[in-house]
Amino acid sequence: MKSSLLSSIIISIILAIVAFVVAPTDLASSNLVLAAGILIGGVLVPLIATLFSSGSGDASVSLKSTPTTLYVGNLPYKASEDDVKLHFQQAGKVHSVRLMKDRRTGKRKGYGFVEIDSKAADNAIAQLNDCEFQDRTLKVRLAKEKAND
DNA sequence: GTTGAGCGTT
Repeated sequence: MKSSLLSSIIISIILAIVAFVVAPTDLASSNLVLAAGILIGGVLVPLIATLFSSGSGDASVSLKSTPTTLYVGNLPYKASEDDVKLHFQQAGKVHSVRLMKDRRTGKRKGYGFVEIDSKAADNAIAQLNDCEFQDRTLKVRLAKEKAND
């Protein structure tokens, strides 16, 4: 959203400059065209940006479905996020997988969080909890925080 | 390159 506002300002300046160059030598017309350029850049661009945001918007994600965050423990260090996602996709639609890693070295801590559809969350816990995954037994539970009823 | 209970990131 900030980028849209920044784009509007930039477009406004560009339109103002273009209008100033294209404008006739009359000072009155130049000022009018200059103002029109700024006005168009400040109104038209945000309007188009709003229309595009409504089409491919990001707010529809939280309205379309209700992802539930699951805590996954006892993860093998060799397992990647894609492996965990593929493993959880057999129980339902996986929205995102986040494996926690040390901020200094970047090595995995051995646990993470999986956002899965609420309709498949119970199925995922029932099917994947205490289940063998890459020579390790996974622990799948509801996350303590950021979980919705 | 190692290890093994736990609930986290802009």
